[in-house]
Amino acid sequence: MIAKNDIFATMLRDNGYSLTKSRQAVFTILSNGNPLTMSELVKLCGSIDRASVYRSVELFEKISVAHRLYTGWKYRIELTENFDHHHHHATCTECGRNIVLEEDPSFETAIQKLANQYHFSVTSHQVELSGLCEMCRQK
Amino acid sequence: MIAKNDIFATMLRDNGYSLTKSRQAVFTILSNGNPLTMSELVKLCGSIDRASVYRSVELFEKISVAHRLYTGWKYRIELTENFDHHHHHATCTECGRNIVLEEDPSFETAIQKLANQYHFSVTSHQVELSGLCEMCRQK
DNA sequence: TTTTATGCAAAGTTTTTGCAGCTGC
DNA sequence: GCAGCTGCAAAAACTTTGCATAAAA
Repeated sequence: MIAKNDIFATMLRDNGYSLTKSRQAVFTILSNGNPLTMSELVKLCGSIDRASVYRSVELFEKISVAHRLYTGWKYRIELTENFDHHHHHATCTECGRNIVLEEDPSFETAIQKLANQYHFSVTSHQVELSGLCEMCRQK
Repeated sequence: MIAKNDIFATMLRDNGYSLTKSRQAVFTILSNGNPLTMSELVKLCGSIDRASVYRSVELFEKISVAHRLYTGWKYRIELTENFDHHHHHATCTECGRNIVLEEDPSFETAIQKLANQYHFSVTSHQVELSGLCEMCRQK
């Protein structure tokens, strides 16, 4: 917990940005929970102005503190793998459940291999599955 | 070309929807080109009302004629693999170029394998890479 | 002190909705 | 002819911007 905050502070400093109250608040909210939509995040930020929340998220994306996640309809914001294990998501179309797929080295290798075929140098990637979760399959 | 339209018509009918002028137009525009953002699509649709374009796309997603693609900042609409080879995308963060990654059986297998580990039954998936394309790497 | 970030307020975009009238089957 | 669509117009939701003030370094 404390460690995450230190990483965050360092990432800001290293990129020449200051650690302010609102950035800290947005980060804290993101760090204790699931990926959030912008409106959820704005709501949770309480008295912090919408514009500041947007600006913080924009900055977080630029310096790789957070990224957008497109699972389902609206996008959601989630901290990057600098703060959590790298993973992907599977969304159940039946019950809406969101399953975290932990990193699998052989899968990550497959992605690199695919990119190499196109001489593309991958800096980040997103994989989103949709289908039926174990419980819903049994119905 | 004609075949695609037939598939489209059938998909509408099978789901109990009628083949109207505006749905046909939206489909035609999507079928001859790259994935489009909503505003591009609305513009290309000319005299068709924005609301109808949105409604068509919503319907297309429901009956799997088209799907949203999250490559880069805004989402784009693209016909599903019912009309085109299954593929993925890589977006260059430098020049914005969008590279189509043709289906690779071993990669698709890797996805299935990953899903199986979670007893998840995949009906569709999206993979989006971002990084540098061949040209931009050389700069 | 000087630079950088915030809040506020306003404008710009994007998306959704209700409803009267038109169309496809 | 009737159910289902569309266009229109308006509202709601989401996102961005300019600028004066406040907070960080």
